[in-house]
Amino acid sequence: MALQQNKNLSVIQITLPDGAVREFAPGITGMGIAENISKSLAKAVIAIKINGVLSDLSLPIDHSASISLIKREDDVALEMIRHDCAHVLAEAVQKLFPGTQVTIGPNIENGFFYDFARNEPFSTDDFLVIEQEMKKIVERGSAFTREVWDRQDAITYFKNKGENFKAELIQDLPDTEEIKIYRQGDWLDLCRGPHMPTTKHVGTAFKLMKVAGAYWRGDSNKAQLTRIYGTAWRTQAELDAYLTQIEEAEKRDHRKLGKELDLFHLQDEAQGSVFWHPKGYIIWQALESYMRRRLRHAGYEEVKTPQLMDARFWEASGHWGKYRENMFVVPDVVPNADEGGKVFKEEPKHFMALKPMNCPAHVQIFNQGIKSYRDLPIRMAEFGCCHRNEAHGALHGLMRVRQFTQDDAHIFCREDQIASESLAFCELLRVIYHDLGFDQFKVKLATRPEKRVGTEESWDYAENALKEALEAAGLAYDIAPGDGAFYGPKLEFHILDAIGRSWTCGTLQLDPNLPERLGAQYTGEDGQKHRPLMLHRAILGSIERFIGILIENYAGKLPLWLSPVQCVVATITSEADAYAQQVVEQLRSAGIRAELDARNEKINYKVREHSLQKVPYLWVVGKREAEEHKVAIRTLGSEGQDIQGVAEALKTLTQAVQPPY
RNA sequence: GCCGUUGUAGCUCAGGGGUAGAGCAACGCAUUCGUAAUGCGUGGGUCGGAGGUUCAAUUCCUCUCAACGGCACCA
Repeated sequence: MALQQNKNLSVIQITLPDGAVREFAPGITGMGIAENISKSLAKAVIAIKINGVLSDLSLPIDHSASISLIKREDDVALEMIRHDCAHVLAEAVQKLFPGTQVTIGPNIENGFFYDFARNEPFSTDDFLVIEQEMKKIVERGSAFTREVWDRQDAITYFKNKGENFKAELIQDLPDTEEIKIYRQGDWLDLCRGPHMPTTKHVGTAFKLMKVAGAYWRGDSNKAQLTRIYGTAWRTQAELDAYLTQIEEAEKRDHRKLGKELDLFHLQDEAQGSVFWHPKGYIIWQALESYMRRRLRHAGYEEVKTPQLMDARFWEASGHWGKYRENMFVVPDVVPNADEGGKVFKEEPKHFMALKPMNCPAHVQIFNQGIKSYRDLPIRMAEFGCCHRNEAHGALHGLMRVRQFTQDDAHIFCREDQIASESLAFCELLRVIYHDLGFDQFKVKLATRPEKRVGTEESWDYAENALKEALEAAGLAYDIAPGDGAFYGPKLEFHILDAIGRSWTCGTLQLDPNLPERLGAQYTGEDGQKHRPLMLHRAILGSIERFIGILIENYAGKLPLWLSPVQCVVATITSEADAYAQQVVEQLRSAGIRAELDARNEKINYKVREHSLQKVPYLWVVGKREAEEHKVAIRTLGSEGQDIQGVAEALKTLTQAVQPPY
């Protein structure tokens, strides 16, 4: 066999995607194959997949292989355009701003970024000139040529050039990795490749989007770099479509809609804490009542615990040591009453803190009295208002705030109950997410981190329990290795916002540690004292965040049961005022959130305004309706009208406003 | 917290060294109208805050606060 292959070395067989086999001399390149097939293909091709691996067209092929030639319209081409565009960006920046060091420039969703090290950070004002330079480089059409360098030579080369970050990258590459360098004209960069044939292939449908600070290797203790984000597409039409799509997404922004629909506001004096307006708070209450019904049915008991607790308490829970920088700490002294004087006459010695979490307080309730194994599991729920001293730069509308309310609960249970409790939780979560319109969410299983407590066996058991729960509940998941809490693994349930950012909403965390620290125990069947385990769990996560997500996902057009105003009765003439008033009263008596619009305005004006306010139903009444005891129903999102008798319409609407549970 | 951008009327935004302007909203008057903006009129701003340069600062400079986009951190 080996002998025969050797004999045939002068010919290799290339299998094309359609199954056709062509023979070539070893060393043939992707471009050579393309040229052999047709001239037009050679013109269009930008890369090759050899046995499924994306490679440069210039790479010689020494063995028989299945190949496919990649053209600009293939999906993978977009990845290459973006990656090559990042190289073009880097060259442009180094040319325009000598002394700038390059670091890394990976692709991301819809584009790419490149991190640069430069004493003076870039500004968006620099974009125009950089983009112009990039266009020149594209126009120049330099071939991307691939070279393999000796590791030490490469390190020396980059160090001599003052490219310390690149040198560090090369140094850290695994020994098995070849050091590949790609040239484009006079400029070169360390790169895994592959690349398209020339810079011209990048095209001109690219745009620099924003600058941001970023840290070298994602570590805030390391050097501050400047990151330039860009996007690149096959055609100008695709780029335009993408930019339009971003604009459309911005219209769904909950901060914008929150203002337009008069739901809530934020202001400087209480940054990170929400002022809920009447309409916004209706959403909150509807959501909370719904959750309360769900939780009660699922065997939870609701509690309420203190906001402010002594530092001693937080020392015992471990928060004082591990979490203090995220807490709001309050001196436990009577402040000085002298106007204009010091806030405190003496340096405060005793402190209290606003709770950042509900768990330690729940353990206190558990600890009252004696618990038997028969009492377990205990599912203790609280719509707990927590404060966390978040970094200023982290705050973001309703999504990331300093005061938030969790639909929190802690399940105290025995180890043998973890699996069934986790499964029940996953099922409850899925049902609730479905009710709220989220059939698409991502689940992550965060496994044991490097710094952790507990035995390997207990981690094995806990991770498996969570995994089995997910599988039994039929939930697909990704593993986030090492992302678990130090005390136990966790599940994270993520939902995307309008701009595609992923937010953790639900969570399930296994914690054998806190019961230990706070001395929770129960009497077992054997008459001995045992430690319960604790499951920390939330479904919405934070009510603030979840409402933000709801607003964005529905673009403000909330389901009827969550709509702040469910029906507006609008008059056409003042002759219908008395009748309209009557109709509104009937709606309100039926428990429907209804308002009267009897303003002296044209019906067009009212229709427009209530449509923009996303009111689900508009009941229009004029002289005719008043005489016939009817209403003309206009449904949000449709243009027609449906004329019905009041009694009938009322009956239908009363049913429609019912919450899903 | 770090980097960049922004901050002008209730909202959306224009302007710019000689103390401000539009549309919408508000208010008043007229209009009573049939499914996405009726007309006319009136009022409204220490131009985010503090300091500096200048004869003069909302405009230029410095500092500061906040928001926005990322990074880091996290529900």
